[in-house]
Amino acid sequence: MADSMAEAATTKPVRAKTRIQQENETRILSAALEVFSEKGFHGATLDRIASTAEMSKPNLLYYFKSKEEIHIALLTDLLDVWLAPLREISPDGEPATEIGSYIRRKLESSREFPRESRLFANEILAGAPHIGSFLQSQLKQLVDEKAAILQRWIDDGRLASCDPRHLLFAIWSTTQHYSDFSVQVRHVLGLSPGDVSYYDEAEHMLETLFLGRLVAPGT
Amino acid sequence: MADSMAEAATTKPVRAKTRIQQENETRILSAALEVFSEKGFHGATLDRIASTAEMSKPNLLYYFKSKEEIHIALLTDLLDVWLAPLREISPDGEPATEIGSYIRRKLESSREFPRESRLFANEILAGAPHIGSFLQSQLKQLVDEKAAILQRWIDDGRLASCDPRHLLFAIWSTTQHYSDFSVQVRHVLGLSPGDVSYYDEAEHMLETLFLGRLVAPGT
DNA sequence: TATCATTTTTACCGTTTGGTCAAATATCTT
DNA sequence: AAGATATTTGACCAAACGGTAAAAATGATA
Repeated sequence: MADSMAEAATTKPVRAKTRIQQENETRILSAALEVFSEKGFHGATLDRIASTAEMSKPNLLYYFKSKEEIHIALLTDLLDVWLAPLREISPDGEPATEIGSYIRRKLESSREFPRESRLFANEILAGAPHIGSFLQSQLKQLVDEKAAILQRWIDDGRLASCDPRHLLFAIWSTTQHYSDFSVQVRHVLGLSPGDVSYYDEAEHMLETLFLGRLVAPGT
Repeated sequence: MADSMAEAATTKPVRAKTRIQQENETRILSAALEVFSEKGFHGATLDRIASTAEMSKPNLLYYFKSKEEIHIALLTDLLDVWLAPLREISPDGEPATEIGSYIRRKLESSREFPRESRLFANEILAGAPHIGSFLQSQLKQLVDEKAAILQRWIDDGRLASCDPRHLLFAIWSTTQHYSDFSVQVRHVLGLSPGDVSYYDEAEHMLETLFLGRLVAPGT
């Protein structure tokens, strides 16, 4: 209703954010990311998030109206990070180059933002209650667009015949596995809790898998 | 201490299980699997599990002492299912055949037991608090054994040079993706909530990926 | 420094949740 | 049928949880 101006001056005050406000909001979001990614939405408590942010619970709720609002804020921020590597795929590059660097970007994202990746994984596992509509609209649209590029490469005989969307699924799952299932990876490899030295091996494996020939022709 | 006979008659009564006991325990475990796999450990409530099992909460707690005990019972049952496909890999078969059927078994397991797969995924994401020791011992041991077989194939030039354990990771992640992230898969493909018709495409994709050559040699 | 808005804290509330207890009921055995 | 055992239930509890209200403290501003 009313006017759709960006600054509806009279109806909504919308004061500019204070220095303290900005500091505390980032502190809260950082703490919440830590706790949510480790415990999941239901396993996380406001008390835990507050103490991680070194803040009282009512004070935390002064900045975010509810637990769910924090969660949604985190997921919203996350989506851009998640999509970024995919956006960069260009129709003008060589298939092997483009796919190779996409895998490297995705893997790097997995290494650099493991908490974000786990937050995302938790959300999807729970049935995507908060970002379901995003998956249906934005993600689907971008995937359709990029899948069309891959399909063109297939039609031109520059890429093996396969369903491009399932190729993307394979890249997502293999790269995210190293952050989402890092505990399993470490246990199987016999590494210490904090050790992430397996990423180099992972990169080599995924390049061999996606760009090379895995099974020798003679067999 | 004492004797290590299977039936320590005097010390522990350990009555044989009643018909009702067996029926109710399976009803409870089935209901708990449904709820845990959908909501995660913390998101699941005993009331919900009880009502799914069509049983009062105190009655449910008559068969299992705590929520955690139910969860552990489920995970314990799950482990055999999870390991089964891997056990079958034989050193005597052809690499392509063995890997191909392993993928098919894993994918079939993903399709047939999506709830078990999600339960497992939730547990790992949460840091494997209940089955960490299993991962370190049993799983690691089996992986080491099977990785040695793959390594022999590599040494014999029948399989491309790669880290066998990471090859297994890739198979696990890609196959489980279709159950654990089924919501995302469906949204991207534009399918209805219950639709699992993508499994055939998935199988084709994974065979191409793991057994074929993805990127055409000319590029 | 006086004023006002922002920020923080203390104390508290209603609900949900995992779990208990004792009594009631059903089932099995003899 | 009687007695013993196994099962089920309703009432209840303490703790944890998400969230609120209002006063106190702090910071900005003139």
